[in-house]
Amino acid sequence: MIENLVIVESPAKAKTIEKFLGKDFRVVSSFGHIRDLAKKNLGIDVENNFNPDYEIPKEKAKVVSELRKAAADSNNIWIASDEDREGEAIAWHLASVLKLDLATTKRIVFHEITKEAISNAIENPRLIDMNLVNSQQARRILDRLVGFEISPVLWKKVQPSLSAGRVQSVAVRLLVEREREIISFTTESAFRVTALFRIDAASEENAYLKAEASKRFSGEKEAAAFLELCNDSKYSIGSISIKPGTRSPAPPFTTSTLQQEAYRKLSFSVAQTMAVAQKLYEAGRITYMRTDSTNLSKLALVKAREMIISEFGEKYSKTRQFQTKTKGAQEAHEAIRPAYLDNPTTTGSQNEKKLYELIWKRTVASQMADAQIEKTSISIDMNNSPVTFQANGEVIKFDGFLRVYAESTDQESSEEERYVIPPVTKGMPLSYENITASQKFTTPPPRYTEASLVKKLEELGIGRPSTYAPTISTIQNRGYVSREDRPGEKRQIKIITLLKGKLTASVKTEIAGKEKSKLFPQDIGMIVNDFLVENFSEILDYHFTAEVEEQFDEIALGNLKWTGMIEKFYSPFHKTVTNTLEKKERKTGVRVLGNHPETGEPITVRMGRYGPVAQIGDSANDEKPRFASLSKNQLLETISIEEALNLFRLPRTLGQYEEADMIVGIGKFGPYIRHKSKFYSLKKGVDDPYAVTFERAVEVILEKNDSDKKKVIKDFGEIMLLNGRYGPYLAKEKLNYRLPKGTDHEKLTKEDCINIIENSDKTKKSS
DNA sequence: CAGTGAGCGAGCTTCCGCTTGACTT
Repeated sequence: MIENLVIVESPAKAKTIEKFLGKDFRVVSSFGHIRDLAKKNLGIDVENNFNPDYEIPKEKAKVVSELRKAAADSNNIWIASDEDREGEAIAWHLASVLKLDLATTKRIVFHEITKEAISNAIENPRLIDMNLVNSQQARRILDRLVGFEISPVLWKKVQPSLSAGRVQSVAVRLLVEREREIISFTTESAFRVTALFRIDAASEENAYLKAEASKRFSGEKEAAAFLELCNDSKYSIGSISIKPGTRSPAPPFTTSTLQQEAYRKLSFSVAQTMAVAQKLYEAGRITYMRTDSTNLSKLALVKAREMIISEFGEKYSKTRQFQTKTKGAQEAHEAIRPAYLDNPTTTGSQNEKKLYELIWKRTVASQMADAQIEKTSISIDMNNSPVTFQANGEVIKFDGFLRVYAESTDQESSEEERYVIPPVTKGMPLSYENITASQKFTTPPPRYTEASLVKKLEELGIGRPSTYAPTISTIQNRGYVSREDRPGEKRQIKIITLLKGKLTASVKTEIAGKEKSKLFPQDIGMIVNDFLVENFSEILDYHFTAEVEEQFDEIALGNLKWTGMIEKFYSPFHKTVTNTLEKKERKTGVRVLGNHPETGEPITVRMGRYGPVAQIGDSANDEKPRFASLSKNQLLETISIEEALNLFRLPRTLGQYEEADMIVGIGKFGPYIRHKSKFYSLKKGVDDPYAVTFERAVEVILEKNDSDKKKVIKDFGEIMLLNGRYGPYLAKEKLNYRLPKGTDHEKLTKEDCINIIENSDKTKKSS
């Protein structure tokens, strides 16, 4: 028999707390929720007050039976799930499953894992708050109703296996709408004039001022005319403004800001950030990583202060407690911080080290003094034009928190250069060294990254720290969006330079529209989004979550009955569902592009059974229509008739080689040549499948066959020793095995190979 | 691994939010 049993949500937390509580306490964990709505069916009796049908999921059976055993073995049970809506519901499910009396079961909470906070909690137990539990039930049931009633509509009207939900559908909408802004964006250009001036009276070498003209010029002619004017102008220093300013550190990390910074500074995906953070948490290096709070424990504040003073000195320290401003934040945990601030680094994998250091810096910086800066802004007047040149400089007078950490922004390159401006006085004459007018193109709004989408969702109050990463995965798994790179396109920019009284025009190329790891909506995502916006506008509204959250809050306060709230939502919603099922047409995203230039047949594109497809002709005629799949990176929404017609030029036959046809096509993995039922990839950027010749095709085939021959070093029947990109390796039944370091592959026997395979790493992926 | 596009119908898919392991090669 144990005197006291404490139940928390996370096993790592259980371990830590047990140390603080001593011998009379045993701490176990529930591993999150232990019960949920029935997996199959709706799991809600809509006819009967929305009575929920809860069950213990199969994978939770073991945890629950262990909890039951522990509970039977204890005199006192304390439920210490997190202090938020979900935590309260977990407490209630635990009480129900363990058959505890709600009138006496002790519910305790703490927001930080410190001895003080935990002792405090034990001294002040309360009862389970049924209002809070009911607000969670309302949340859970609403999400189930939305997801499980709308998804089947999509299966019927769009495609099987699709999904819709309060969170994911809005995430997709954000991406689709942004994509359409980009599609409809028209690029414009203007000439930006920058100059390098030299102070006439100055003796020093570096008495230069970089400045930009206060006006941009729409065309080349206007820009050149201005430069002519510049050549004749006399320059002098106009106004000088020196303003002191401060910069303050960003608050400590929450889940969302950690994901954003890890993406910007370390190029981690959202899922990767969470996986690495989980490792650090389990190793006791950082506090809990799924949090919406910027709060630091008192203990951490004191430790940070001590550490900063001893490391950097008194004037670098400034203790700050940040207010969490995020909409709907529940603040059940601390901000994400190092468990021990004394350790600026940690052990572990490279990624763990990098992420830890990021967290350490951000946390420490948040407790440091503001940086003091001095901004200098100077205008340079022309004697023959109202246009002025502006020079901006910035000097850091005191670095403060910048000594350890500066937050990054999403803007890839900031145009403003910060540098020290040489001393000047009003009226000082200057002359130009060179003046350049360069064409600048406007850029469309940026595509979302995983991290910037999380940021946007958080701003809208949609989703929770524990679901950001899974939501991003879901919308990719459903095929609604895809994370991709784009090489961008070359574009010419015109440049006019004024140097020593002479104007020279030149052309430079730049890459525009280059993308790295951005989220691109796919056709199916756009079709589903349009269907949902058309038929379920209420749920797709960006404010829907915020509005229902207000009602959940009212339920939590006891001012609103959860069943009434759900009823009010459900009856019109369910009518919309049945109405949509009965009356609405299937949605295929069909577009008529025009008619075939020779035969006059209609040309259309739409979502087919196997993806986006172009079609010539229709089944109304006797002729069978012809089909061709759209290629990757083409959208139903933007494909032109020429591009569509082009798709039908493949596959084409190049002629016969060794008495078999050579056929060129584009498959899932790019352009290929098929010959004697073998496939030969065409090299990206080298061979154009539309233009490739007979001779070149033969060359590709011979090259491949030749390298295949060299590939096999030894053939032991089912085991082969092959030559790969990274050197020799073993292959057996479609699985590859690395040779141990220092193996001389020339001397390997069949027995050696069998040994290597048997002793190889068991955690190897099996595909 | 590189193609598929008629229609029918069985049986399946699906939500959000808590939390981490792991049936066997």
